[in-house]
Amino acid sequence: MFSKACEYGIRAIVYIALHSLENKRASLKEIAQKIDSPEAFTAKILQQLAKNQIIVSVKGSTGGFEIARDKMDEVKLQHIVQAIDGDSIYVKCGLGLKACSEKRPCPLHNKFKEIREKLRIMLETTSIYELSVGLKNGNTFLKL
Amino acid sequence: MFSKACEYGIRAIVYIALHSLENKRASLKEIAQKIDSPEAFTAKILQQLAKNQIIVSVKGSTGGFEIARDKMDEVKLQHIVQAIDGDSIYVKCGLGLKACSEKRPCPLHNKFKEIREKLRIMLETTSIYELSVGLKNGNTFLKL
DNA sequence: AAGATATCGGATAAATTTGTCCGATATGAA
DNA sequence: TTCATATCGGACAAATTTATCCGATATCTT
Repeated sequence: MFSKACEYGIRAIVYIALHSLENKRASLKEIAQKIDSPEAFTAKILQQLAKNQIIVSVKGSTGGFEIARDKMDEVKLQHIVQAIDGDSIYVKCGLGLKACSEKRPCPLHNKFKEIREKLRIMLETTSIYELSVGLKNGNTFLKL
Repeated sequence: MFSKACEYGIRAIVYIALHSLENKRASLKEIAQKIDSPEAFTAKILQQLAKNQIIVSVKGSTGGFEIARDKMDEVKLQHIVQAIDGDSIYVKCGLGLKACSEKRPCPLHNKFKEIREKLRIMLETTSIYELSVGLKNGNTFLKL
């Protein structure tokens, strides 16, 4: 579904948001440990998210990553996926045909339509805040 | 969504089915040309589908690939995806967490549930016959 | 029987994704 | 100012996916 990079990215940002809710920064090392991801690889992904102004990175000895409270509402899953994987998930034809369109649909086009629409809406409406609150309340989990 | 291999596989089998409906075999070369896929790579995928008894391969000078009429009803998209990509699509956690489950859901688990269920049902109920008939009637297209 | 034309299957190569290493840079604290 | 501790960013390496090549094998036609 998502690439590994995107999986790590989402896991990381939810973890970061959880900490930002308590006005704490999360360091790369801590993030990678807690979400069980390769540290250096995660660093690249976080850089990408920082460049896209989805999170803020702070250098120096008390540095780390954070996300502002209002950004948590603003930023939807879609933005993260877009920043890392691009928009291929719900734009590309299910069979990989460039010419596939509403007018000249591939054999799977109409079968997929409803599913991809649901996916699109979900990604566009789910905020980081919503995800991090679920985690905070113990309703959801990031690791075993 | 699907791997390239799976995309080619689905495109190929629909093309094969279309020909089998007219009691004609489709050769590898013809298939690759018509569905616009790399020939040798497509050969591997078709071998895999043949080993899974989803299609029949016939060697020799009038050989090629075919699928029996009753198989077209029997074989669903799910079987093809399973044979090529495994069951990862709707089994794996959206965030790649092994420990994710109904009881300890990841932050995306419930958001994904409905979508994956829709996908699962679609893959389990869509037959090769259905897809090939759409193509035969000119309602759907495999190439530009 | 011989030749033409298929698929088969193993080895290999290219491309992409995933992951690592390390010196450079920035910043807070002693 | 110096030191410890962060991220940054470019080069590099491993793993996986995608794709190619070619000799072996099978089978129809002549």
